[in-house]
Amino acid sequence: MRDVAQQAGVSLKTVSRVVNHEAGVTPALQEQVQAAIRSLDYRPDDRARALRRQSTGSRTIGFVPTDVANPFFSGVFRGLEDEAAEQGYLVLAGSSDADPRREEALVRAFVGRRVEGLVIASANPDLSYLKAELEHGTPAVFVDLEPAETMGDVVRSDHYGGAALATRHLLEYGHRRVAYLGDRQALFSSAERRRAFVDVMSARGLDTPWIVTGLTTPSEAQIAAEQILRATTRPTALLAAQNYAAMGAVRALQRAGLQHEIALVGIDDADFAELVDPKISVVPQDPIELGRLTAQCLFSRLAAPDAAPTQLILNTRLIERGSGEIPPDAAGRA
Amino acid sequence: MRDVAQQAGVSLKTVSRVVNHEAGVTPALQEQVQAAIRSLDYRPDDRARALRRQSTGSRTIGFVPTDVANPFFSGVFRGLEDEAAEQGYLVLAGSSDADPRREEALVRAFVGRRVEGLVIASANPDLSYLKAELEHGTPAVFVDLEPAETMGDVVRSDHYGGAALATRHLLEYGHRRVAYLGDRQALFSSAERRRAFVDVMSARGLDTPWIVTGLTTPSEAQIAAEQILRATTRPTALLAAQNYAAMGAVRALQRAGLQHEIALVGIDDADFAELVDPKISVVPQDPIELGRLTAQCLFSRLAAPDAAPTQLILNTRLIERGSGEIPPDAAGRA
DNA sequence: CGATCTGTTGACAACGTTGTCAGACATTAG
DNA sequence: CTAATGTCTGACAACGTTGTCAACAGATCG
Repeated sequence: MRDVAQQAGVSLKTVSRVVNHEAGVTPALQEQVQAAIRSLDYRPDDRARALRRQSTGSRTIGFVPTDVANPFFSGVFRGLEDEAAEQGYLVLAGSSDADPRREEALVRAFVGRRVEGLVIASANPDLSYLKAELEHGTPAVFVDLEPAETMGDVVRSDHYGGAALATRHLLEYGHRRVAYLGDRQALFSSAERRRAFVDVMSARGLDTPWIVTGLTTPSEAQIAAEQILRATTRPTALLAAQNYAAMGAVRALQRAGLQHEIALVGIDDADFAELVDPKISVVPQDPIELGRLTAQCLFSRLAAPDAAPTQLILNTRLIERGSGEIPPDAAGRA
Repeated sequence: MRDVAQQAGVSLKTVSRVVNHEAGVTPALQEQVQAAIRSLDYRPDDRARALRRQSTGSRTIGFVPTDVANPFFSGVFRGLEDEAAEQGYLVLAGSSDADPRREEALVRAFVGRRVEGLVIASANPDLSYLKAELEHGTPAVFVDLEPAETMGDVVRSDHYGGAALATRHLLEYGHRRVAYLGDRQALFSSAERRRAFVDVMSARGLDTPWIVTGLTTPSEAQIAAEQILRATTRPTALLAAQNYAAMGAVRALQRAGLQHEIALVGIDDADFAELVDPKISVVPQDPIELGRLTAQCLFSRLAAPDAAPTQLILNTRLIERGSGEIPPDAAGRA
């Protein structure tokens, strides 16, 4: 900027005025400064700008999912980003891989860069260190998890309700022996879904001998499902609580040739759900919408830092596509 | 920081020394300063730090894909991020939606925040404005596209080779009537693939009456495929040049009941490729690896700003899964 | 004992920008 | 013609941090 001022033969302040379109600069001078800016390829430094102005922050928010490449989180990211772009904000993102140390490192790096807000969608965060950051003045919105103490706003789907819906759907079609395939219990959404499954099953007086959790990849889920299907007494329906679990379940059913005999309901939608035979009935989430709402929530918080914490819980629905409507005696009938 | 210094009863410089673990501070004073830091929840401001130190930049890179939620780009993002994290860098990302104005706005915002490097994976970028940014000192690596003039390093898959491989594969199985479904020609990868298809077909003296491009969603691709399949003279094989095109093709084939009679090869792998019947033969890309290589390329460039531009082109292979090995007379035989 | 060295600490300027305020000049009113 | 008013411009400090250098203390040496 100094160079621009010199080349245009004006003071720093005048350049600043031109850059910020402030009123009160002679058109002649404006043009002179603009010419100097063009000739020197000058780009204002937003960091220095934000440092000086106390009114404007970094216009950046930080996003901490477990994995940006996971379709659910990349959808949330897109929603966040769309909403942020409208406000002139940019999004910094980093994957935690559900590792608390990595998560803390990311949050520290974000706070060091003075993001104006955090969106945490990682595994249950270590609240002790986060608390310090939040009190330091960086607000956070939690996506898809439930901090033990309410330390910020929460936006998530109704995981309990969704899983209960899926379970009841299978029971209504007459199933009594239902297996559950799910991810690590450390994930809030996972724990909620399992809880709902167990609650609904036991409310009907049904046993739950086929519960497998801790499945983090399609292959793990496939192996687990194959093991369940090989047993002499096997379930007549599967509830796959995540999309990776559903992928594994589909592969296992196909390899066993049971895809038309054993019912399957998935939670979270996926590209393949409409392409396989039978099509997979699911309780979908809308990650992009979730991201949009999260961003809106964060911007409200920025506008009113001292408002009471918000909880936004999205309702769920079930899409019948075929796999979830197979009756328990399909094998007998066929 | 001023508050910390005051509370610890030392000068600003001493606090700075403690924060940066510089040698030459009495242990007693160190402890005193650390205590003040803890009690005040002090967090150093990396922006001010980078402003003052000329040696250290913002430790941030900017990523401009068309859509962060697209599985290909979110994979690239993940690869970038992994590599960047090892170097202590963070990634700012924004979707351009293939809109040149949005793309330019993103690049401007990134440069304003003084990212140390750009990764451009958007539709063919407007080189005029980018050139100014690059000359201004922000290096860029282009992923999956080919700037008309070489203005930076390029990392991409061998799209031409991949599509040629896929086309030849179908011809080797005896197909003579092959349809091509692809995305907008404005995308470099898309144009390359189409060019390869036409080249290989005409080298064998074959006509190419079924070429549809500009398909950006699975539904569009499905409609296009259905139209092709309804014609009296129809192709015996489909080449789906993107994963959305493959999704649409699979749906169309399934609805027509032709999935075992008409061959299909996809370019880019997808979750569903191994779950549908028949499984889809593909020429995959490895987006995460692409991202890693891109980041490595960018860091090399940062280390040697004046080195000659690099072109890194990854070889491709074909995975046979069934759909691509259906012979042209499958319908007759059945 | 004074001179020199070593190690610790702080005062000050600077990074690139903007807020504050005062100065220069032209215009208008009395 | 003077005074008051308004318009445009620039000098300076400040944002939070670190590089430079000088000041000071204690230790070592001749």
